[in-house]
Amino acid sequence: MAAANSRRVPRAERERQMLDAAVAVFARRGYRAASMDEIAEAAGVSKPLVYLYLNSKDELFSACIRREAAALTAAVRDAVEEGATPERQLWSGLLGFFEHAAVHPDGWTLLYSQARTVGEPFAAEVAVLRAEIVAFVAALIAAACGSRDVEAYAHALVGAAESLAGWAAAAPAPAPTGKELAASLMTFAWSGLSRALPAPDPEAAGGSSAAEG
Amino acid sequence: MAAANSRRVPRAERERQMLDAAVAVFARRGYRAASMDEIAEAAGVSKPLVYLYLNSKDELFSACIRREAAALTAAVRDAVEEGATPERQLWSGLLGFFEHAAVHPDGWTLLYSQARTVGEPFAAEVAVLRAEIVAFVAALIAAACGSRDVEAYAHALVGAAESLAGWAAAAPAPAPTGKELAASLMTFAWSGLSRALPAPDPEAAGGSSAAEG
Amino acid sequence: MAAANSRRVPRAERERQMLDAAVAVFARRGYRAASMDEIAEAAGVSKPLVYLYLNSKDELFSACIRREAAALTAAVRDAVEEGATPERQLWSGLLGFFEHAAVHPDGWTLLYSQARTVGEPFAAEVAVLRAEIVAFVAALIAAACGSRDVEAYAHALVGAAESLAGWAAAAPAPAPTGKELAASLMTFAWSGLSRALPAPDPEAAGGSSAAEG
Amino acid sequence: MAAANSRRVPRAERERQMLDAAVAVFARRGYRAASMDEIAEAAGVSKPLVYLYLNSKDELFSACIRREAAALTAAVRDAVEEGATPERQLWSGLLGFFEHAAVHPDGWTLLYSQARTVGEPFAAEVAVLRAEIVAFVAALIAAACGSRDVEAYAHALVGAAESLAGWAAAAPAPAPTGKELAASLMTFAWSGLSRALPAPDPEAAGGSSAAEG
DNA sequence: GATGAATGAGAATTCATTCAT
DNA sequence: TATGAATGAATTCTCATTCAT
Repeated sequence: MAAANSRRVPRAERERQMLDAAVAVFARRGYRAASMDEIAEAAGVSKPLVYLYLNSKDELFSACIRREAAALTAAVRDAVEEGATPERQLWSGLLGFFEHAAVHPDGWTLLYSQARTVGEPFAAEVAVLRAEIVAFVAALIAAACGSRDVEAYAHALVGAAESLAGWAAAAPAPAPTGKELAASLMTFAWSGLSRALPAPDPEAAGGSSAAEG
Repeated sequence: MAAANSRRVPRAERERQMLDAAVAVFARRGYRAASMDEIAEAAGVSKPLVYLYLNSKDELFSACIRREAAALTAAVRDAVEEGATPERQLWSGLLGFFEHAAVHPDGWTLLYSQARTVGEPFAAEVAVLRAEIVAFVAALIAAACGSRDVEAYAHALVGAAESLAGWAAAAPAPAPTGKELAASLMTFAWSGLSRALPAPDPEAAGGSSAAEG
Repeated sequence: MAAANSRRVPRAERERQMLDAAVAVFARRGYRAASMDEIAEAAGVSKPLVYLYLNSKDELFSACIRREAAALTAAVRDAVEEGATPERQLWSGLLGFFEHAAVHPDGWTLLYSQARTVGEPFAAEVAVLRAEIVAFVAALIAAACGSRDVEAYAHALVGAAESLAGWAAAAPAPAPTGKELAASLMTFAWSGLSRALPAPDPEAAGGSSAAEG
Repeated sequence: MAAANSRRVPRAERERQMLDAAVAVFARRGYRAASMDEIAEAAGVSKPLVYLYLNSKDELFSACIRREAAALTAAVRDAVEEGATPERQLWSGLLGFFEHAAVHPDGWTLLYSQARTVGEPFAAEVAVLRAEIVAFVAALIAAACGSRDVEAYAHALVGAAESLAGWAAAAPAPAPTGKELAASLMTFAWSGLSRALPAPDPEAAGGSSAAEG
C-alpha cells in the first residue's frame, strides 16, 4: 500500500497522492476505522503533511467523496449519448457507470458503502449525488414511457445497478464486463423478467394482478 | 432509548434488552462509532454486565447481526406462499421483506448499511445472508422463466428491493406501504419498463437489441 | 510530587487528590505547559481516570480555580472581624489573606499568576473574584474615610497586597510572616509613606497598633 | 497585525518587524499558546526566516522580553527628574511608568502577565527587571524617609502601580490617564488612606500638588 | 445478578524545527 | 535574503476491557 515517492514533490501532486491513498484506505476500512497514520503511510508521507494540506480527517474524507463523486458523475455524463432515444441514453449511461465502477472500485466502494453509513455531514453529500442520479434516471424513464410511479422505478433501477456493480466487484476471476452488466440490467429493466424468456403469458400470473389481490 | 429497568432481571430478558439497545445504537452510529458505554446506558445496565453476557464488542455486534438476519429471513420465509406459482411466491416474499424492513428499520439498517462496511468477520456473515436470499430469488426466477443469466437478474432484483426499502425508510410522511413497494417492484421486474406503460412496441427499441450493438 | 495511593479509592476522595495534584502542576507550569500526563502521574492515577472524573483539561483547570478561589475568599471572609472598625476589618482581612497565601502557595499562584494569563473562559472567572475583593476593599475604604477615588485606592491596595504576597512567597528562608506583611501594608496604606518615618513614633499609629490587637 | 511587506528588507528592519509581531502575539496568547506560525504570519515573513534571524522560540521570547524591559526602564529613567526631591522623583518615575504602559500595552502585558508565568529561563529575567525597579523605588523611599522596612514598602508600591496599570488597561472608554493614576498612587502611598479624606486639604499634599509642580 | 473503580492502547491534531533551493 | 516542503515528538482525549466487591 505504501508508496515509492520522491521527496520535494509539488503540492498539487502530493495532494493527489494523499487523496489516492485516502480513498483506498477509507474504502477498505470505513471512515472510523481508517487511521490518519495508515493513510499517511499509504501516501508515503508523514502525518503532519496530510494535516498541512487537508486540515482534518473530516475534510480529507469530504475531499475524497467530492472527488470520487465528481469522477463518477463525469463518467456517466460523458458516456450518455445525448440526443439518442431515452432507452439508448439509459443504456449508455449504465455502461458508463459499470465501467467506471469496475475501473475505480475504491471510489465506488467509498460512495456506495462507506459514505452512506457515516452520519451527517457526509451522508448528505452522497445522498445529493444519489438523488441527482435517481432524478436523471427518472427523467429518462418518464421520457421513455411516461409511466407514473417513475420515482419508484428509478430507485429500483439505480439500486439494481448498484447491486450488480457490487456483485461484479466481488465476483471471481472472469467478472462480468460492464457491457454484460448493462445488457442484463437493460433487459431486466426494460423488458422485464416475464420477457426475459419463454413465459408466454406473464400478465396472467403477474405482479400487478397479485398486487390487486 | 434508555431505560429505567428493574434490577434482578432474568438473563434471557436482559440479553434481549441489550441486543435491542445494541441494534439501535449500532444502526444509528455504525460499528466503530458506537461505544459500549452508550449501548450499556441505552440498555439501562452497567457495562460490566454487557461484557458478562456478551463478552466483547465483536461478539455483541455479531449477535445483533445474527438475530436480525434470522428475523429477516424468517419474515421472508413465513411470507412466501409455498406451492404457489413462482411469481406469486416472489410477490409474497417481497411483500414480507418490505413489511419487515418497515417495521424493523434498525435491524434493516444494521444489515444493509452497517454490517457490509465493517471489514471482515461481519461482512462475511452478511454476505452469506445476502447470498442465500439471492439464491432463493434466483431459483424462483429460474423456475418462472428458465432464463439464463439468472444470477444477474437475481442480484438486480435484490438490489432493487433494497434500494426501494431504503427509499421508503427515508421518505417523508406518507411513506409507501410494503404493498405499494412490492407492487412497483413486481411490475418493474416482471413486465419491464417498456410495459410499464403505453409504449406500444417495447421490443423494437429494447435493451437487448442495444446490448447487441 | 507523585502520590502514595491505594487502589479503589472512593470517588470524592480521588477527585480531591486529582485537584490537589492539578493545582500544584498548573501553578508550577501554567495552563498550557501543564500536561494531563503529569497531572495524572502527580495524582497517582491513570489519565483516563482524570478524564472520567473531570472531563477535560479546561474543566479541570476551571475546577481548580473555583476551588482555590472559594478557599481564598472563605479564608478572608472568616478572618474579617465583623462589626469592628473599617480599619480593623481591613487589617484582619489582610492578615487572613496573607496567611492563606502563605499556607496555600500553589492556590495563590494559580489565581494570581496563572489564571489571569490564560485567555477567556478562565480569566473571566478570576477577574470576577478579583473584582469582588476590590469591591470589598473599596467599601471598607469608603466606610473609613469616605474618599472619592475609592476605586483607584482599592486597586492599589489589592495590588500592593498581591505583590507583598508574591514577594514573601519567593523570599529566602525567614520569610516575612503574615502578620508582618499585614502590618507593613497597613502602615503603608493607612498612614502613608510620608508618615512612615518622619513620624517619630510609628508604633503609635497604623498597622502595628492594629497588629498588636 | 499581519503585514504585506516588501521583499529584501535589511536585516535590522526585519528583526524589528519580527519582534513587533512576536510581542503582540506573545502578549495576546502567552508563551506556550503562541505559535511560530502565527508570529511569522503576523510579521509578514516565512517561518524559516524567523528561525534564521532569531534561532528559536525561546530566544525570540527572550529577545522580546529584553527589548520591552529595556524600553520600560528607559522610559522610567528618562522620566525621573534627577536632582529633585525623592518625592518628586517618585512622582515623575510613576508618571513615566504609567504613560509607557499605556502607550505600549503589549510590552507591558508581556512583562507583567506573561513572562512571570513561564517558568525558568524567562521568569528569572523578568524577576531581575522587577528587582531593579523595586531597588530603585526602595532607594527613593529610603532617601525620603529613611524608613526601615523599606523593602516591603517598595514591593507594595510597585505592586500597587502594576495593579493600577492593569486596571487602567482594562478600564472602559475614558481610561484614567497616566497623570491621574500617578496622582492617585502618590496620594495613596505618600499620605496614606487615613489622610486621603479626613484631611481637610488633600490638595496641599501628595500627588496632585506634585503634579502641578 | 450487578456495579463502581480503574487502565492500556491508540486516535486525531498541533508544533517547533529543519532541508533543499 | 528568503521560502515551499517536510517531519519527530508531544498532547489531548476516547474506548474496549477488567477487577474487586
